[in-house]
Amino acid sequence: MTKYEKQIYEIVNSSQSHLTAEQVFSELKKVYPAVSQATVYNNLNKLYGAGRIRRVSVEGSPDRYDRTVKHDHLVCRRCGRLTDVCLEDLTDSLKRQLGGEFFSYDLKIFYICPECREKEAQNPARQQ
Amino acid sequence: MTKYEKQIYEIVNSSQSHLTAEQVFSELKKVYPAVSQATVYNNLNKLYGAGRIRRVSVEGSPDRYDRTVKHDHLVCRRCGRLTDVCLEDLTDSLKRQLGGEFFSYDLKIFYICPECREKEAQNPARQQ
DNA sequence: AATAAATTTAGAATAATTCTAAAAAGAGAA
DNA sequence: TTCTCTTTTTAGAATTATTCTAAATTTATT
Repeated sequence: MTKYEKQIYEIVNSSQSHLTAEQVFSELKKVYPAVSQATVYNNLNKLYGAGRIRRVSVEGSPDRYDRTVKHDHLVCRRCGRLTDVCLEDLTDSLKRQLGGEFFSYDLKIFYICPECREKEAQNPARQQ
Repeated sequence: MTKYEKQIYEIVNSSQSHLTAEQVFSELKKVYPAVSQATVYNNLNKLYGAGRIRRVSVEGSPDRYDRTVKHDHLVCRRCGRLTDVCLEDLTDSLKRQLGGEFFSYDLKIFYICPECREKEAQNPARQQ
């Protein structure tokens, strides 16, 4: 583990907020101002490949990197914002249904976040 | 609904295989050879916004467009291939846990597909 | 120290998607 | 019809996210 890999792991795992590669990059620059973008991508891929961080893709926005600690995501269909939520674990149920092992699962729930719902209530015309 | 929108809807909804925008484009060109790429993106976004097709994002590969008919996805951690699978419906359970309504949910299960497992068994060195 | 292997770097390249502004197509209303 | 208005399409440029490349640097091994 290089110092960069270690630091990137720290950044992702101590953040509550599923960072984009760009955001990890700017956090890392606070510690190592000369680091390059490619190093961030290299190490995020390495950590993800090793299962030490989670990668979450959201339709229409860059991938995010997240702690591996079990949790699910609410995704706003209007603004795309991600919110953590902790729901009943599905591992056993999925194992039973699939009849075999798997790495992990990713559950996203699409909704309208309170902010966007508020906006739409004020201006119903722009509703989709 | 324009002829393009209608045709794109048909293409996505009659395919079994979560097409990329690129793939939808080449299907559409079979019917309307002069159509442009932007039309495909415009209409996919429109149909998705209206909830008439599903959009599935997979880490590290372009978004895919899919029938809205309820099903879940297995994602191979090695080759990225998507496979449809039909698991127990979570709607009621999620409503209860979240205490409210939502649009839809998306469940992806990460595993190693039979082909990649086979390859790894033959050449264990390259295992990650 | 010398050699080899892995990592980092800057910048170019690629890929997916959106944007732009003009052209074309539809859809009423006169 | 013809005029006007709105929507959609188009080609190509622009943007964004990410990967690739090849040289330089760092780390590990002999």
